[in-house]
Amino acid sequence: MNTWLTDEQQRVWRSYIEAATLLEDHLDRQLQRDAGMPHVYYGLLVALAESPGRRLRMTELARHAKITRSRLSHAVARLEGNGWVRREDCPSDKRGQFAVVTEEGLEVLERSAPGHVAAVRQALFDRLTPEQQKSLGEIMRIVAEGLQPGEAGADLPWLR
Amino acid sequence: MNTWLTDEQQRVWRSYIEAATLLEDHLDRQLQRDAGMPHVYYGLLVALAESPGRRLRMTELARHAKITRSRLSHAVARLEGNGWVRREDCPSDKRGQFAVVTEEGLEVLERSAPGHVAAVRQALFDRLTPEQQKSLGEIMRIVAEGLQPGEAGADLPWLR
DNA sequence: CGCCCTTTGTTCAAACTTCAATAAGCGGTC
DNA sequence: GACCGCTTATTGAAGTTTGAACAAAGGGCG
Repeated sequence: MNTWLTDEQQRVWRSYIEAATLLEDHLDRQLQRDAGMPHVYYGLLVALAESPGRRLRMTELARHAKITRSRLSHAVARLEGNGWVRREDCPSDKRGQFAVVTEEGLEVLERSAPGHVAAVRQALFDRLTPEQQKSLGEIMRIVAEGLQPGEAGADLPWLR
Repeated sequence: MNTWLTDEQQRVWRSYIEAATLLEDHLDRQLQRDAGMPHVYYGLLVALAESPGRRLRMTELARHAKITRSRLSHAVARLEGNGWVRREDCPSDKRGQFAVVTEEGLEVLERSAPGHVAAVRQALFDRLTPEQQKSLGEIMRIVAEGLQPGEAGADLPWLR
């Protein structure tokens, strides 16, 4: 288990960092301009809109978006202030809260989705061959799976 | 020019977001814990350490790290407070400032580099085949190039 | 030189994220 | 039913990022 990276791996890593940084910044600005919120917040609305009842428990939404519950609390507070999300108590668990996209929230989504998708296409998919797109999908699936919380010792299963 | 993504593209995009989010969070925590700074700050020290004279003009450093000058100003102020970076006036341009890694900064880097590299390997390279690594490099190079500032109309060159 | 436009780097306030601490409810066990 | 440990969600303070506004210096051109 070497402690260093090969030259080629270093180049790959640098490219990764650069692209990821530029892409996230690009989308943040695009959405801030056209939808009035950062990319993560937009993702929250999308997740809610796609869910049955247009609602999700806070913890589930956080898991879905890969963010902490704390961050989500703040984010939902902000979105609630915009009137794009509303909180509802969970009847079966008095600790629980649902986040629900409002009608207004859905409208914002509908208005801004085409522009956002266009930005994603233009920055990413339009520049890649179908093979590259497929490859990227596989790679990122693997990476995401490996970092899923609760997988801490996934590569040392004999210690569990 | 369709306005939507195919189902497969949507899956790729979701995987990308998840992996990128989890990876950045993972490295931020790893470095915050082991080096006392977020990933971006660490990248700044690395960039300086690799530069001739261990120094870079602010604007160059910002360009290198793909962040705004404003963000860099704050970051360098913080690193300066840690004693890891020092500012120096540019003799040939009185507006200019150099950021210089200090000896202390280099020590922090040396101490934390192995752990950081290990984290990157474990999260990314160890999980990918050589072909996937190569593919990822190509893909991210393309994406980064497409988003480089000053490329706004790069896909509409006839308008420039 | 004097003018104007650009570049450089910083600053401020507002927004966002993190982390640790907290309150409150769940659920099993004695 | 009282206790204990775990989960849920929020809070507050500290740290970081953003975007606009700014001062100061460069550099060309009349």
